[in-house]
Amino acid sequence: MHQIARTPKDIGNALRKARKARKLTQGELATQAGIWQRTVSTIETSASGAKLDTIFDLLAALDLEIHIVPRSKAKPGDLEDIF
Amino acid sequence: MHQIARTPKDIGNALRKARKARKLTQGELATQAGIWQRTVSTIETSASGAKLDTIFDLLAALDLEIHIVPRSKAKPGDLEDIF
DNA sequence: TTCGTTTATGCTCCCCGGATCATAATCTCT
DNA sequence: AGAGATTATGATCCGGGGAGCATAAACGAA
Repeated sequence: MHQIARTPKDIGNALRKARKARKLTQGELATQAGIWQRTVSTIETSASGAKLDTIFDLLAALDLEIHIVPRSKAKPGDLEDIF
Repeated sequence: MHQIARTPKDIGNALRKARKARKLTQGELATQAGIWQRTVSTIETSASGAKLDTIFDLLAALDLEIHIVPRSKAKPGDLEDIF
């Protein structure tokens, strides 16, 4: 069930999923990420057109990183050279 | 040489790399992504705190997607369940 | 070196995300 | 159902990104 994102909304969903898996509240995560609960909520739901900075703050707090992969090869266990 | 990103700057580098691999100019990519050459340049260099929307526009134009992965397991060929 | 292409930047305007504080709405557990 | 925790939102202010257009600077090939 690994997370793939092609839209801001996907990011929001993934972040929420990761947060819940870690049993954190939005408030706790926000604090750790150095942002506001309000912002976490907004990003998880509408995920609007958030700023990259904020997203990376959240990813860092969740100990996640991003892999940039060609769409076609989007199969787990299939990761290889991209460019 | 697959692309990992933990900061906006990483994204900028990855996008530039992908664009060049496809032999596109910033202008061409910008057009395909529906944004401005100016913006492509800014994102590739400073990568500032761009907006998610813009990044996804570029990723789509380059036929790329994002995988969200735990930092520790950040080894190619190692992709598996994340949450 | 010189011409043509590609990329970096200056500037203004507008929009919207995030900070900040507060409260409403929801969910959850008993 | 009721209390307590969690999440969604209202309102305002501010900063910065991207649109839009133009030009300078840098790069590349002949």
